Amino acid sequence: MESLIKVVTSTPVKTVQKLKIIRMTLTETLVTDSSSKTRRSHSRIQPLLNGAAKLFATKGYKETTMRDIAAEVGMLPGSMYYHFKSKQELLLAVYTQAVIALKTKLESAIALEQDPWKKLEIAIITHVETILDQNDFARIMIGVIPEKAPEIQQELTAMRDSYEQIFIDIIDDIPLKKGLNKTLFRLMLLGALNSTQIWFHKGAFTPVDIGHEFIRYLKTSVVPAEQ
Amino acid sequence: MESLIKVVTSTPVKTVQKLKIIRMTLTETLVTDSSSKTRRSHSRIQPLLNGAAKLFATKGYKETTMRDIAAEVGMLPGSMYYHFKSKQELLLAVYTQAVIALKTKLESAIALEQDPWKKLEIAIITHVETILDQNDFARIMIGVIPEKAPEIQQELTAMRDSYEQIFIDIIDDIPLKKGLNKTLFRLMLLGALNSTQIWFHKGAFTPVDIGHEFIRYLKTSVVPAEQ
DNA sequence: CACTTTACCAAACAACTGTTTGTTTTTCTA
DNA sequence: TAGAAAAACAAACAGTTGTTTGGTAAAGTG
Repeated sequence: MESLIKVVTSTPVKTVQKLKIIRMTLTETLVTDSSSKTRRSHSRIQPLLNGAAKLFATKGYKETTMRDIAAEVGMLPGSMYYHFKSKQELLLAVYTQAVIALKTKLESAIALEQDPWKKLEIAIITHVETILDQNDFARIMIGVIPEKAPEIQQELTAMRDSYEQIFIDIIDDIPLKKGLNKTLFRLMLLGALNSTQIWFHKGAFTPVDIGHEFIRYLKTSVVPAEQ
Repeated sequence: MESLIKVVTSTPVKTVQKLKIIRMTLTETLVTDSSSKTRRSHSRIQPLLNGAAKLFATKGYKETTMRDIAAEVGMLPGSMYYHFKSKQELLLAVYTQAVIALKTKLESAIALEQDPWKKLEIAIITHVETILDQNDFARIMIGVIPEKAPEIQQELTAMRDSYEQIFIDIIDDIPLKKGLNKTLFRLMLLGALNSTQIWFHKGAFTPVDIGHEFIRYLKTSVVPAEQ
């Protein structure tokens, strides 16, 4: 997971081009990284992304200033513009890395399981665990609303969709009652899962608790047996 | 609903004091509005609240500037400070009005119903309809995250809680399976309902569809009958 | 070793932010 | 109708925002 990301993000090409590459690896298939001369590797791009992720996740995109991020990584504000040409591109890079990491984690978590219901259960728990586990990158994908960055809104939405596609595929394999709308089912489920980030606080429930209960509500009736 | 609000908000007292009164009517019981000399009634406080509500709901709190709101209601930025001493107080007033309106609407919707499940169903549909019906005030209570306005965060959260209390009470009367955690049940439900605001777009489903389906997923099992 | 590239600093810029001030117009009241 | 209160205007302020610019030390390369 980490290594995968590093290969992509630390490519020493211009920022704009670099982001295009990330996008390609995500949406398309592969990229012929011809400029793989492995130059500077101890750059501060990753610390910068980490710092930005932390602040974006905690305070929100708009609420985080470039000066905040610069201070977080021990850098002057202007220096960041050597690596990223704008705040939006920085968000795009962070968001991209987040989606890649989450997809990788989720896919490897469900890979071994065959039973579709078990698969969904594992996916739910993994998802909840990830977004609740103080993982800055995970919190971003849930918390940052693409509309807040109009110029890259499409890219962000497309990436988030590519993550949700995993859930679409899982639910597609589940036998559900006739006439049950699978889209609505998924939207309800993900809405419930993502909202955990708002009300969750350690102590009351664990992510596993939440995952188990949620799936129980859906899989079995919440109504007690008649009479 | 409208009249209730007007009585409170158009009271010609200083803004700070006025907001206190609103808060009292919400959290406490009643207020002895001794200064009810019915002075200025055609003030522009309500248009101001409406404009602010519209922009806060559409663009977000932080993304909306005082100049935006001023332009929306045809006023100069500084003029607003005669009515509200700060942006946060303006949000507080809008949020307060929103909660009052939503609570009133929801309470009167479920008042006639006796059966707890029917009550929940009506509450769900009413809630979804309200937040999807382009109602600016409703969208604010869901979309504006209290943390974004630190100085009034407590007040906002308290008000939202007072709304959710209605759902707590309804669910409390519902007989659910043994060992089923009602808090988690409610959080899941409200999380799912509120997320509709993100993905809903006219055409695919109606609020009533969504309400019916969601309650169906929970009330009955989504798994088809065995064999 | 010269030299090109990389990475950063220091300082500023222009636009925008919420808010304040003093003044003027409008509205209500006696 | 005169005076007081209410409401809005006009203009600015001080701080913050994302970003740009020109310079400079360090690292990689021939």
